[in-house]
Amino acid sequence: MSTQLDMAFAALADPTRRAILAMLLEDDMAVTDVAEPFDMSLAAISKHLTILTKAKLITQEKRGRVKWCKIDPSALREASVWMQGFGQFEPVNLDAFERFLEQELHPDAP
Amino acid sequence: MSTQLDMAFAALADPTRRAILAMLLEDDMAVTDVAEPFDMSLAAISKHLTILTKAKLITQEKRGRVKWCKIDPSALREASVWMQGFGQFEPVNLDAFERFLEQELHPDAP
DNA sequence: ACCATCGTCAACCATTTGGTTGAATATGGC
DNA sequence: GCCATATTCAACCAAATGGTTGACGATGGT
Repeated sequence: MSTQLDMAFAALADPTRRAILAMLLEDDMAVTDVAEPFDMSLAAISKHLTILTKAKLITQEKRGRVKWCKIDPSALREASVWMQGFGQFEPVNLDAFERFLEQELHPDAP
Repeated sequence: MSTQLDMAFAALADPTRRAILAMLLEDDMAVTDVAEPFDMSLAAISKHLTILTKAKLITQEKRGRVKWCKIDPSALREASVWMQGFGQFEPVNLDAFERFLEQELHPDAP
């Protein structure tokens, strides 16, 4: 039972996957094009993209024979909300964070 | 060669470690007290705390025979800066993020 | 119809991860 | 000095991770 947050942070822990996200931030890309700059097999990149997709950090849509990858900020938003409670940078979204923290501490509460 | 960012995200990927951080957010704690609510050996918690320490998410200071654990937001700040570039929540610290992204894309540039 | 291209699947491998247990090492109290 | 408490160490284990290779299914171009 791995939560969305587990998957998001685990996905972000790998430098290859962060680099992929950085590339996709500039533009949507096909799998082959994502793989091109890396010194790694296409299959390996395909696995990384699957991990990013399951973590909801990207979405993939097949059009014709090419599969387009694009950033999906939904899980990142969740993770960022979780983090911002610790940082004391800017007190943004603190209400959402507190609800989230409360749920993490007491998962059985309503 | 694992970067600080790798370690921070990897540390955050584990729900036990996130729960520990949430506990430490309320107050500094000794290792034994951190371990108490978990259904897990003390040695396991000790390992988790080592991981959090190496990731610079907490600091540990031994006073007498008890080792006190406290939140250290430094690595979280770095990770949060990295993330905020993707989320488009609030445009905070975007300059820092762009420098960071640039370095991740082109590590050899000055 | 054929062939090249796009991407995944399956099997395998080495390493890391998250946990266990039991012994070992401080340190503090009496 | 002795005992309890606090924490880590070491050896081990199962499962997950990140990579490889080669075969395979789909799709598009000619």
